[in-house]
Amino acid sequence: MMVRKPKQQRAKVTVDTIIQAGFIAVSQSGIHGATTRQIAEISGIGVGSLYEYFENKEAIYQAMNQHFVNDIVDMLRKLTPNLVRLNLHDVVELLLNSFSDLLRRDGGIYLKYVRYSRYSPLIETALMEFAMRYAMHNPKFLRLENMATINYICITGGIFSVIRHLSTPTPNVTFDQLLEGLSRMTTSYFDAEFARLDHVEKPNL
Amino acid sequence: MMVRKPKQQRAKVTVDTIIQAGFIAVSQSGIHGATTRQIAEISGIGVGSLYEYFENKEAIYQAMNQHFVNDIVDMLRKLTPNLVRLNLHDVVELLLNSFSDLLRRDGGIYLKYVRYSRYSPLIETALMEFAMRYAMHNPKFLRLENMATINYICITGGIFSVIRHLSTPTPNVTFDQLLEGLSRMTTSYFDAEFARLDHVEKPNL
Amino acid sequence: MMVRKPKQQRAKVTVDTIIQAGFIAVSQSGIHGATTRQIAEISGIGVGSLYEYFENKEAIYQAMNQHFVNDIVDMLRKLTPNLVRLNLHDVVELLLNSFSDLLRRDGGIYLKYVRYSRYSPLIETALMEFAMRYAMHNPKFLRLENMATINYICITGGIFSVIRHLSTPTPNVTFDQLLEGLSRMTTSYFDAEFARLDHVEKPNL
Amino acid sequence: MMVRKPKQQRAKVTVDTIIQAGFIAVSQSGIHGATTRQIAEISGIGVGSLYEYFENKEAIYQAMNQHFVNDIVDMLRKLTPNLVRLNLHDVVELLLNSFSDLLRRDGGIYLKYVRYSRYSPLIETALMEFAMRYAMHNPKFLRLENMATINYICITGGIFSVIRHLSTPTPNVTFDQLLEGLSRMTTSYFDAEFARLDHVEKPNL
DNA sequence: TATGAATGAGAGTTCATTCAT
DNA sequence: TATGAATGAACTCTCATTCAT
Repeated sequence: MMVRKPKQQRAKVTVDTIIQAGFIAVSQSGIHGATTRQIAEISGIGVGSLYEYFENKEAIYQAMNQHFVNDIVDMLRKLTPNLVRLNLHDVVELLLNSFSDLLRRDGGIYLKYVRYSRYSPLIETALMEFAMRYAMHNPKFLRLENMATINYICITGGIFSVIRHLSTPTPNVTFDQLLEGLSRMTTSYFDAEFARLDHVEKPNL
Repeated sequence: MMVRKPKQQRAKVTVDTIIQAGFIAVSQSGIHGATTRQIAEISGIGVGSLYEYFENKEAIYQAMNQHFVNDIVDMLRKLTPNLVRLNLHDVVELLLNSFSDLLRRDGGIYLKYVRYSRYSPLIETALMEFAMRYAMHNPKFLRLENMATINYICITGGIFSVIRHLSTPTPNVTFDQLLEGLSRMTTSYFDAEFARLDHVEKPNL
Repeated sequence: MMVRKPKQQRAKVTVDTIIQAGFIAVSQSGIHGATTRQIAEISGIGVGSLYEYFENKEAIYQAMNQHFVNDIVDMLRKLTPNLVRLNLHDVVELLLNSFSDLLRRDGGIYLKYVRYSRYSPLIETALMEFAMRYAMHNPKFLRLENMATINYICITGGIFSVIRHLSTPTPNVTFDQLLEGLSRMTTSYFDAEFARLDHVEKPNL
Repeated sequence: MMVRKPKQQRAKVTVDTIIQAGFIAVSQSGIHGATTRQIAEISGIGVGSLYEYFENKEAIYQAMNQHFVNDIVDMLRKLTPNLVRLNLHDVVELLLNSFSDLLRRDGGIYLKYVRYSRYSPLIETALMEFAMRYAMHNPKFLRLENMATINYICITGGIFSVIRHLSTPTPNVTFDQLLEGLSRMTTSYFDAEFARLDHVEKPNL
């Protein structure tokens, strides 16, 4: 809901500056502690100028969410060519490590933000898309009929475990332990589903 | 916290009414959209009366959280005697079904609320306590050294998957599928860890 | 002002208790920091009961002022027989010492109160009345035609100097110095007026 | 104190307007009857704007007091060169006349205000400084050892008598009578102290 | 285009007063 | 008679939004 399309380069830069400032403000003061004044100050522009680029505060938050989702989707896109060649264990590890890096970059502004953000369906879509690509490179996965459920569980479980872990000041499990655990969980889950498949398909062998 | 101790039955009821109104208000307007006036209105009392029972708005939110956590912990306590006698698959199923029921009761006010609440360490503690009791009834679990990590993953994964599912208007996986999936995930994960344990302990057999 | 005439002894006692509590509350919280709740609490009675004896908060303050003024006037009445026999220097000293004692009794609740109270015309009247009595015992004062002005200055100056001094945490003049000063000021002022009188009456002597 | 430094002329004017409105509000409703809305209304600005210039209501009151004290001190500074050349009688007269003018200007808003203001130590300091300058121009005063006490009495007595007189609707002494009285009181007091000094210094002459 | 002073609705909170018990 | 829970008007203060410059 941009008031004015930022055709010029300068305008585009300003918009990005505001969005970045938004993340910083939210990470400093929480999503409802952050004020437009604060965002303007961090941006280095006047409060009034905020409204040249965004209709209102909510629009800034929407743009922030967009930005966040785009970053995740981009990351996923760039990773995909490598990921499809890896086994499940390494996929989970690389994926969650990358996700963790994303959340912690720039002083962890995304991490603070993510607690307030709604889990976007766009991320869902992107992950599903990736899962399809992976299955196409590793056709045995296509045999699983309950892929949707398995994905749902592994993706949700993986993402929230990582977010919660990074948000906990003194977790009693290390991040490496968590990652190894999630990798094992995923592989064993899939293995079990494959085994069940075999058992069903070839019951009398 | 409480300005006045609700000694009388009447006062106790009023306090509960306010807390309930708090959940309704939050579910209607979000945690920072909810106002003291709104809570008072829903409670059917005057604004001033709110402050007869609570020091400030924050104290209401704290009492709400307390209430929520107590409900979960109570549920867990009551379930424990039955749960310890069940196999892992059924434990997960019963636990998450009960959790789901809790979140959806009273028109799902807990479900709306839970998005804004912080995952309480008291819930964590209660779940860990349960895990210990279960392991004592099923001693083979005591052999697993990485119980902490496994618990972390299964608990976080289970809870957040259920919350997210209940919060999604039109999920593309049914709740029963989710539950069956989480049960399988948990059992297969534990089985894999046991297998790994056997492999390590008896490498040359 | 009183809602109900306190005919019974018990009621009279309660009224006094409330007034005392009022002074304590004001000395603790200032005149607009003091609340009806606070006064009720200090009185040891319920808030509602306050309104059995006083129409509203303002009425309590009025009664307090009345009480304060009465105490001063009573003090003055009791002192008068002795005072009229003393010379001016000792009159000032005894008067202000007694006034100071009154302000400081009961932990100085009157002293805190007096900062907020309005200088009552009743005190004025009482002091004027005393001045008249003194003049009748010491007829030479009757010759002064500008007695009103002199009284005004000496009384105002004396009272406010003492109040201000008692209210100053670390005054750079001792109370005894102040009293001696005020006594001298008064005597010298009167002496000068008498001298002026003589000079006018007997210009050529 | 000030949230924003009034660099621009416009802002400076607004700050002054608010302070003036504060005096008017206090003179209308008393210091705790005056509200931020009232001050804003009198200023002709919005409530929010108040907080652009002052951190809170208390800050406005502090600025008001500052303003008042500054006006008195300025008056005293400007008067000093003339005052030091006058005799005591005329000093008192000019000083108190000027003080009276200050209190009564702008419809007497200072006069109403002064009842609620605390007697500032800055005024004290300024008066003491003046007393020193006067003594240096009139060295005989330096011989008095109890100058502190005498000043205390004459200053307090003078100031409070004038304030009280101006605040009394129908005083039974005219202002001119009061001023003449205070002048005589001061001169006779000082004369008496000088006489005492001579008597002590030259006892056997 | 960019600004930030000005705005005022609305937030949380207080407290003199009432009235059912 | 005595109570204190309940009340709501009114307080101080905030902040998203506007608009004259």
